[in-house]
Amino acid sequence: MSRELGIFIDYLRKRDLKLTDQRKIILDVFLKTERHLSVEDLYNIAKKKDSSIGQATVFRTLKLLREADIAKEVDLGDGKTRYEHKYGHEHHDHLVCLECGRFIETMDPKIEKLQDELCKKHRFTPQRHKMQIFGICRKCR
Amino acid sequence: MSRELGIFIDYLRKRDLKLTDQRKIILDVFLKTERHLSVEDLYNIAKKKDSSIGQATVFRTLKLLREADIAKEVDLGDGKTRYEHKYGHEHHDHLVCLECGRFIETMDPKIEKLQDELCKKHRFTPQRHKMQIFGICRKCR
DNA sequence: ATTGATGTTGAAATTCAATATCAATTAAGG
DNA sequence: CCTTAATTGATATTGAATTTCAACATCAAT
Repeated sequence: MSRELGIFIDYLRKRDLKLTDQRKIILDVFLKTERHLSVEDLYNIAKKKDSSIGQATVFRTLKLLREADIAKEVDLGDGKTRYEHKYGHEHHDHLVCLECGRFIETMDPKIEKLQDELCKKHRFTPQRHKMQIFGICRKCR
Repeated sequence: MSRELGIFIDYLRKRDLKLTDQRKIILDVFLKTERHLSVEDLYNIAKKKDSSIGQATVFRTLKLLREADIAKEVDLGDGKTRYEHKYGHEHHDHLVCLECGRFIETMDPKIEKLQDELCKKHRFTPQRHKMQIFGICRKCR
């Protein structure tokens, strides 16, 4: 059993929710795919394992995974929300290529520190942040 | 005539587009409002000046204002796109309060510099970036 | 095994922002 | 003016995300 499944079970139990087959399949597909999946992507893959799974369930389950801190919403500027693994992954930001759509995950502790200071200066209590730099990646130049 | 209107006229002429009454009204309303307006907000205000203006025109005009570098898209996390003044305004980031929805505009040149260095490290050519910190503002604590 | 309370599901309907369509209108240069 | 191409508003449409709802599953207490 993956660590994430354990977390999910704990989360569900705490909220008196149930671990269903569908939820297990969706979590499984999510964890096995390293790409940043949209709900539609995930739905299509999950359907192959169990053709009866509906989109709504995928939406609902991703919401739960988000609340359980297993998944994280990513907005890469195209209309649809994508999800990435959160558990066991450090916080990071994205450099998004406007040409090919690929992105680089990156993190600079110095920036993070300055962000904290910036918040302190404004007496603002930060909870989370989003930083994306859009441009052209090395390969596309 | 505002500086922005001049820029808009130049932009339109360059693209063989026309300066219509509707476009003038929408630009005017946009410039006179310091809040970060959604299309719907702007539509409601503009309708008071000319009740025949349609939503589609507001959408279309904002797209033009964006292309003319007069307006800038802002995504504050609620579903809808908002717009802020761009011409004559320095680049800045947002601290968004999750409680009251208000935001602080802020900028730290040290962060900007580190962002550039980060890009250089990845041989990434930045074009624009988005940085938002979500949390609780001073007043809401 | 049965019950009942409660959570879950998929299909379909709905919401909501954003975009596309189209016939009628209008700006702008000649 | 007059022509031409852009523009308009009403309306339909898209597409992601959410809600609805009746049928179904789960599970602890019988």
